Amino acid sequence: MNTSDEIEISQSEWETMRVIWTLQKATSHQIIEILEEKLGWKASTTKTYLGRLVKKGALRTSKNGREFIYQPMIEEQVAMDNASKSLFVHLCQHKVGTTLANLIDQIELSKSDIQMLIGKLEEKAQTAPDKVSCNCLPEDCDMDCKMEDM
Amino acid sequence: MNTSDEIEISQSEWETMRVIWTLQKATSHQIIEILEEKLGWKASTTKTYLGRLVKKGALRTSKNGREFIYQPMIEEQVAMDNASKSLFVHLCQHKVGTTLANLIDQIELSKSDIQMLIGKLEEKAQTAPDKVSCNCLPEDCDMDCKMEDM
DNA sequence: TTTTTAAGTTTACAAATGTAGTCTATATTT
DNA sequence: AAATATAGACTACATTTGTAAACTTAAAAA
Repeated sequence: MNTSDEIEISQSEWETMRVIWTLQKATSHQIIEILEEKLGWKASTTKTYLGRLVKKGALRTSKNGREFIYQPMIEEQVAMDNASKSLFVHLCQHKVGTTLANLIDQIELSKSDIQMLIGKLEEKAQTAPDKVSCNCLPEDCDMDCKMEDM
Repeated sequence: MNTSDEIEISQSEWETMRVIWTLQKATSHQIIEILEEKLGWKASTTKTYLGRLVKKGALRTSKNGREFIYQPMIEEQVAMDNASKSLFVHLCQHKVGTTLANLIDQIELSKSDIQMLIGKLEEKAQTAPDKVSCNCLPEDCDMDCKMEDM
C-alpha cells in the first residue's frame, strides 16, 4: 500500500511516538507510565507498540544498565507533514478549501501561527488558479458525470 | 476506538465513497468501471467495499431492475471535516500551525478559497492566544520533561 | 550470593482491512 | 421457455492493528 520508503505508523503507535517526540528520549518505564495515565494502556500494550516501532525503524534504543533509552528515528514535523499530506491527497480537491477552513475553526492556533499562515496564503494567492476541479474520478472519465457544481 | 456514532471508513472504502459522492448516485457497474480504471481494482474488490459500506450505513441502495443504485448516506463535506479533525487531534498542538503551513504549500487552492481562509484567519486572530502549548503528555504530567522549546 | 524486580521478547487472539474468487438468484436476451 | 449474463451475497485469506498475558534474562537489592 505504501510504495515509498515512508514508515507506516498506526494510530496507537502514533500516540506512543508523541510522548517520545516530546521527551526526545525516554525509558520504557517513563513511556509506560505516561501512556497508562494518559490513555489507560496496560504496560504490555505499550511494550508491544515500542517493540513494533523499533522493528519498523521509527525508534531506536540504546542500552543503559537494565533499561533502554528510546529515541525517535524520524522527525515529528516530517511525520506530521506526511500524515496531513496523505490525508488531504485522498480528499476531493474541490473541497479542500472548505475543509481547511472548517479545520481552522476547530483547532487552536497562536497569533503568530495565524500571521504566518496569512502570509503564506497571501503569497500563494499570487499564483493560485481561479478554480480547482474535482479529482475524484479518473482523468479521462468521459462518462456523463452529474457534476453540476464543479 | 470510536466512541461516537461516527461511521468509520477505511482508506479503500474512502476511495469508493469518493466516486459515489462525486456522481451522487451510481450503479455498481459504473463504480466498478471507474475504480478499475482509476486504481486497478478487480470488480469483486469493489463489490466487497460496496457491501461493507452499505452494511456500515455509509451507502444505501435502491433496486432498479437488475441493478442497484448506490447513494451516499453521509455527506462528503461532513466526512471530510471529521477525517481532518480526527487527524489533527492526534498531532502535537504546538506544531499544528507549521503543519498547516506546510500542507498549504503542498495542496492546490483557488483564489477564492485563499481569500476565504485569510478572512477566517483574520477573524480568528482576534481571540487567538499568544502561544499554544504541547498536549502530548497528560495534563498533570509533572515529570522533568525536556521540553525546552515549548 | 541468592532473591527479586523489571525490561524486553514471545505468544495470543479478535477485529479490521485489502484483495479477490465463487455462488446464487434473477433480469434480460434469444 | 430456455439460455445467459450479471448483481449482489458468501467465502477466503493474509496482513495489520489493538490489546494484553506469559516468559526469559539480566540487573539490582537483600
